[in-house]
Amino acid sequence: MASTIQEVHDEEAHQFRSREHPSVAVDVVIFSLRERPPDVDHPADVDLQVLLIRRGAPPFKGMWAIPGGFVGMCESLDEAARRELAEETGVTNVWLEQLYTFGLPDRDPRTRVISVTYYALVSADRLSPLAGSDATEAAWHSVYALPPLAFDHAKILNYALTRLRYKLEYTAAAFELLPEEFTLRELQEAYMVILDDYKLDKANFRKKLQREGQEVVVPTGRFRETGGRPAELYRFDETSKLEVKARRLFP
Amino acid sequence: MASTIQEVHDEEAHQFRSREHPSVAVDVVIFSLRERPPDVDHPADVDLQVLLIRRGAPPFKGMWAIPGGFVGMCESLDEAARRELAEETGVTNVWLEQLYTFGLPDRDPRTRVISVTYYALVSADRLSPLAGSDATEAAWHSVYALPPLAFDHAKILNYALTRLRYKLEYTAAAFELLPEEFTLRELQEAYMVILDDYKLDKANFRKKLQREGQEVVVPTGRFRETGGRPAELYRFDETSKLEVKARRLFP
DNA sequence: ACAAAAGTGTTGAGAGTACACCCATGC
DNA sequence: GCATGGGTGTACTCTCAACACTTTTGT
Repeated sequence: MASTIQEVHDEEAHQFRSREHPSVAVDVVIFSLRERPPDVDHPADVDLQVLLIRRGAPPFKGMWAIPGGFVGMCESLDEAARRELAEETGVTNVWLEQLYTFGLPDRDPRTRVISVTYYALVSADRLSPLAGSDATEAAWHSVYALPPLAFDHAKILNYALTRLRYKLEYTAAAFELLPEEFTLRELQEAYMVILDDYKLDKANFRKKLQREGQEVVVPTGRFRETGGRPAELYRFDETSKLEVKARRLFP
Repeated sequence: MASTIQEVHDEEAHQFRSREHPSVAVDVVIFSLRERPPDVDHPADVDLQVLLIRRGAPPFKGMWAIPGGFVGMCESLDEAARRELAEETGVTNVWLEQLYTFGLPDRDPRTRVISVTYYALVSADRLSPLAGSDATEAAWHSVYALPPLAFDHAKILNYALTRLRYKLEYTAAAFELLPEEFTLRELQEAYMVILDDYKLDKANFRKKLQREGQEVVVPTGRFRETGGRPAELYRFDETSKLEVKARRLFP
């Protein structure tokens, strides 16, 4: 417990000589708001989904997993995450944030692998018809109907979902999941689907948008045809301060 | 970009054969609320401080750094963080949370070191008079008057401070920094010092404590002598739900 | 009596919520 | 006209913040 300056030096030097290092991987939870398959009964047209990869090799062969890979020696963690994201979806320039680092010694049965996880928000209109390509089995899954997942990926996904929900409550993150232009109903449905809370009041929701950050959304002149009266299209106002004046919650 | 199942397998297998792995370290930002040195002019008696270690070896020899060390092959990240914390302060069973993982390729000039950072909250009454021991130069520094720091530790510390402040706003984290029993003024000063906001209203602060989680603090019968009327001592009510009914901030 | 610090009550502005209502389009 | 969905207005409640006030101790 006690250690002199020299001992600290020795300890560090020893560590640098030692070859026993864990592997470091990045795993990226990729969220998108996609059209809900017609067989599911739900009032909303959209669904919150994640991209999963079916493992072709043991361990957990045949099970679904969050896309990821090892960190190169010369790339930053963010770069590694963006590389993985591009490899799986082809998209770049998306919203990406580090989530948590998982490091239980036995989370990978082969060797010690420490996983730095990220989550990404991709709007559906930027995705190609089917992510990636040919033989790699990648597929979108509703977060409300997930298959069993490999490793500790269920825990990771759960955590990502929790974080996404918090993020939505004090940040303009929802816009990253919507196309450039959207109707206010679409925005509201995004909130309701992600927060799994289907009882937001239309009028109050709109009033908040007007006030909160003063002009969070701005109307384009255009409209979208719907069943009834056409809905005006809005876009997110980048210039809005959006500093969500952190109201203190506690105490 | 395109990859078959076989290629994925090969890529993974290659990674496991390869010996080129980064080192993984944990660094722990240790916060405590300590008596403010008398030479600093500030209305509060307490100060938010962090424990720093003076480096005895290059690189950055002689500069101050956040305490940390390498992760053992058989310990989890949390275990490694608690081990470091115990080595530096002697305390166990403290509040500890993972912060962020820093991984720029050149953040350590020697080799690739990925740092998983944590922050800890330790109440001053649990600390021994001087942390650690003899020759290891460890010292508490006010977060409002920090020396230049080694590596990217200034960035880490900044981030830790930001997170601590957010944590305080929707969580009962402040109690981790106070002794078992405290006066309401001490609690309020803790908030004001940490949030660097010295204008909370006494009456309103107390009213919130009464309501918010319904009984966040409970009075002990005891009192503390102060300059004027004695102040009642309170303690945190562990049983209070404290689920800070997440009021939506946005939109 | 006075200073110092603990502790309380009152009030007005703004935010949140519920709910009812009007408007534009297609058939 | 009527169904469908878009888009307000109103009124009640609760929270928040400011500020003035009362109480209890030591000197």
